[in-house]
Amino acid sequence: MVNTVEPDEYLSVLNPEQKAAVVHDGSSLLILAGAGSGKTRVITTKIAYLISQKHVDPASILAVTFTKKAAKEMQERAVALDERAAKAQIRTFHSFGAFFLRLYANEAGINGNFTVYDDDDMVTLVSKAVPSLTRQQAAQAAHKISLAKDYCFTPDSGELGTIESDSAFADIYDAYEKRLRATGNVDFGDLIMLPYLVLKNNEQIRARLHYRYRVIMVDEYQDSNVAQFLLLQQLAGVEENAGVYVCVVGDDDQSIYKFRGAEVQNILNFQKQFPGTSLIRLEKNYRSTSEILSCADSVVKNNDDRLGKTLVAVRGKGKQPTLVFLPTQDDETQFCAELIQQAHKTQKDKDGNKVPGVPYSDWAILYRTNAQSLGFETEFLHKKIPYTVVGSLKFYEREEIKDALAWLAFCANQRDEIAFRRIINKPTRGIGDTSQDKIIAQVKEGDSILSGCKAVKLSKKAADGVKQFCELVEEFEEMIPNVEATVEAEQPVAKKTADPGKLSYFVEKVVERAGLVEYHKSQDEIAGTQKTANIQELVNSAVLYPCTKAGLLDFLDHIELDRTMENAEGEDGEKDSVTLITLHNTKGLEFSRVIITGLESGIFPRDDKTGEELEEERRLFYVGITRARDELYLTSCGLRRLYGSTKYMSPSPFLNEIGKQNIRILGQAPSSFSYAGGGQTKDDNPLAQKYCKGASVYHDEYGHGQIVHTEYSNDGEYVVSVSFETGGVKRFLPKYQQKSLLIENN
DNA sequence: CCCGTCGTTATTTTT
DNA sequence: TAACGACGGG
Repeated sequence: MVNTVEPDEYLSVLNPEQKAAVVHDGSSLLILAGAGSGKTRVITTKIAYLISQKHVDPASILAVTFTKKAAKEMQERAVALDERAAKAQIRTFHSFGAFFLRLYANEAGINGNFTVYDDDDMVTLVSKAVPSLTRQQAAQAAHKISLAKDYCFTPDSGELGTIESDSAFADIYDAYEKRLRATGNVDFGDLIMLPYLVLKNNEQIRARLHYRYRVIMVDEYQDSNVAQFLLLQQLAGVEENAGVYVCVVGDDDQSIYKFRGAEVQNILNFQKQFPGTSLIRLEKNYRSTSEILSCADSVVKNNDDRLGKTLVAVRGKGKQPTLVFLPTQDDETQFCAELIQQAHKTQKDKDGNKVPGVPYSDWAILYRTNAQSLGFETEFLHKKIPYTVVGSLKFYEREEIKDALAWLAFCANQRDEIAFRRIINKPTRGIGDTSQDKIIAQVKEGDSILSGCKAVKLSKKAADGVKQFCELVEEFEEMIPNVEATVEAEQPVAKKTADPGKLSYFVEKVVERAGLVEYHKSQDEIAGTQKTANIQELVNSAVLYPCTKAGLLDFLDHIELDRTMENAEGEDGEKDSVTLITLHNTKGLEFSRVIITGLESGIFPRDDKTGEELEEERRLFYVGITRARDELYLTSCGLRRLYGSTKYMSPSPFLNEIGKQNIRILGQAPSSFSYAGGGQTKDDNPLAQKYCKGASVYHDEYGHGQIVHTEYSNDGEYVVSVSFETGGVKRFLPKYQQKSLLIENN
């Protein structure tokens, strides 16, 4: 028996809706899967079920996700259910695109050896294609070009105006495309757009693909863009009734990437675009307590543009979420630090038994912008709370890594202008910008840049440098056999990076001989960085690939397409630390305890957000809330340092949307907050609890009185106003006057 | 070529 | 405020 788990067994753990989704057949299927409703389980089970019960050939199943991580997890879980799932194509959209383009490079008008340019490279290429642009204009144009490709708009497309009204843009886009095609490489947008165009224009290839892929599943469909929809449509062969089974899974309430071209309408209109679609809702939430869930629901129901669903908590009621109003952002970081530290201590329950403290790793601090992590980092460092910042500076965009990758990319494709410019003069070989331009100008269409190096006339110094460079390239060339490209190359497992059969051997030689190691080693010594270690990490990761051209391309694909690669010290995944993370980055994650910070108007949501965009911000808030399993805290500050000056902040409008019964409030709510003065307000500040509104006091100078008002001053001090029997109201700072202002017990 | 200084500019970012 | 990029002097 091949199965790792019996179908009866894996089906029996599903609830009725999940099971219905797994066994569904005969038409397209839209699964609306709420947060924490077990959607990955459904997809993976469906894959196993199709293979074992419906006798679908695993290789004819194509499952696409958006992140490498998601693809990996899906693959692993499917294989755990049925090991034949290892033969299924479980990939990211982009890696599928890359795979497709290597097969049909000719039809797409590109080089089969292409590598993928990232956003940075795009900017460089735009400024080379249109030198009159400033760097900033180039960056803007590059961004618009990506966006255009997200909609499959070509430079001559009439609809380009919806992206940019300036007619000059089409020319910039066109110039960029010509320059890009000359390199033989592609950008991220091409990985979707080109396959779409090939399929659309080539009936034969389309038919071949329809024959090959009988089942297509898409995860996180709410985040797909128009180009991805168009590609899916071609693969599914909707128009020609190709009989391909399409199943998409997503949650319209969790669509948070509109700004990057994601189109919620894809999921909202799926039933129209794929006629006869069945709809299954997964509304049982296995993650959060019902208190947290109803809090989330009270927020997201304020959105108009949604299919609508109501999550039901399977777990118990749990603890009510807490909203904390704090005077300043420093109080916010302190509050979080103390909350976490307090919980971390070993505590005693009511019977006096020791209860282990809450591990740091149970906690996540969520914020809207990366910059907000700074305050928490400072405070945590000070209080010695271990933390991990997720996603701020990424491995792949580090200078040294980009350098090494550029060398590798150039070895793979010697028409790669961007890579060439990056490596030719690093370390210095006396070849400046002008010499580089001259070399490029010498290259005839379709030729290697090396031919330009040989044809060009330069000064003695530059010519020597170029010669040196060419020799290096030729040396590397000999090291890497051009074995027939097996696109789906098996990845042999090995440990030794020094094995000449492994790509790591090649990578190590390249970074060494090209002078990169030496170059960055000196940088490390000056700046105390760990660039050399990062390069070593890159070498290590190449051990999984064979030392061939195909292996190199495969490696570059995986690096280029995997932006979530951990940094060098990230090996110890076990480290007990608090997670600091942007709201966007939390998608797909969950934590026992979540603190969503900076809930202030202007920060979250940003104040330029209205209409659809405001709804997206609200969904982002919803995503944040639904990450929490057990406890949820929301913090909002009255005062925040912003762009140099200190600003008064008012609470996020989203806070007013939370049902009163769904939240417990601590701290002094500003008057602009609708619950303010509702009498429900509590404050965890011990002073505020002692000197609360209505308390009778005795002052040694003014006599008996009553506290009629409490507030926090601008600098965060707790202030009480006391009305004395003798008449007159005085204000005090209890912090300094605990001795002279006494609380009277009746 | 490297370093300092000045000025500019502040989202989110699966691939 | 702070961080980063551009530019100019040594």
